[in-house]
Amino acid sequence: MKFSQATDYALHAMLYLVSEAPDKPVSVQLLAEKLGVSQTYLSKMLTKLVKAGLIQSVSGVNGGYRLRRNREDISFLDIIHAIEGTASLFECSFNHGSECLIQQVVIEAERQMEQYLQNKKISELAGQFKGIG
Amino acid sequence: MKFSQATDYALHAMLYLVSEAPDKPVSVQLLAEKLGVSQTYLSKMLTKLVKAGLIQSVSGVNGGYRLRRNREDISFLDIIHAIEGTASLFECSFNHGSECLIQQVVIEAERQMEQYLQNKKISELAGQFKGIG
DNA sequence: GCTATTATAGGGTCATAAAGTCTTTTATTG
DNA sequence: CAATAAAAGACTTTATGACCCTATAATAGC
Repeated sequence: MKFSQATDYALHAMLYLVSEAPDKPVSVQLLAEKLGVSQTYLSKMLTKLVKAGLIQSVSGVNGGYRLRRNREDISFLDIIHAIEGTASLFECSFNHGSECLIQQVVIEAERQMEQYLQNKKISELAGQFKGIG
Repeated sequence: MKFSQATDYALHAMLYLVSEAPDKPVSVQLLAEKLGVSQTYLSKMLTKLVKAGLIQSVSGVNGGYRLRRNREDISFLDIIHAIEGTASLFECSFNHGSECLIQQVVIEAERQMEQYLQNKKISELAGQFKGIG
């Protein structure tokens, strides 16, 4: 089990938006160039971030993507959930009655991780942001 | 990203060993029957648990698997690491200088989860164990 | 020492998901 | 209406998960 590369891209793209361009829309083209990844692939992740309500898209000339929410409100967990989905990391495959004790433990562990990621805002890193390369 | 089903099986197999058979070796055949999974598949996980030093294998007649370590010492994390490996869940794919700030955050989050899983021993559930089915 | 039993190792298969490309459609500005 | 930009969908390729099957090695009991 691993976080997908897509999540990695999305986190870096969001860090760029929060750090460098809080207001003006940034095109996929520019973002993809900054990150060194393909436009078409990156645009899929950006579309997910739009659907999650984290960023806003503006089509047409001078369009692109810009933050929708207050930049202080956007957590790591928001971004990760937008890309990876919100399903639990563990699902017991046996059907022993109602609740699996093992599952309860692992899900609580997962909750610990998510709590940390929810309290950590992407904007906290903006000050130290030195660009991607 | 998800925990593999193999981890699910391994956790349940270990819970069985800790609860029902701390000393006597249990064959894959019996274990697989109890869990309702195939012998050949389950045996791969058990072999991993042996290599991780959690259980001991005894081949030949009346052989099988039994705990190696003190049952109070075996944590959820031990079992998960044995099956999933110990590699980090997140690896930044960009090469910005030495350290990626994003990666540091996610790895710390992962550490939170692992700390919980390390403190949680499988033997804690043994008392409440009512069998698999 | 032979046989039955049991783990170990390795390869093969099938399905699903991740990673990435390409093309078409839709929306917007000037 | 022309240029720009996002959104959507189909497609390929590669990797991983979830299995099965067979052969080999070790051991206990006779």
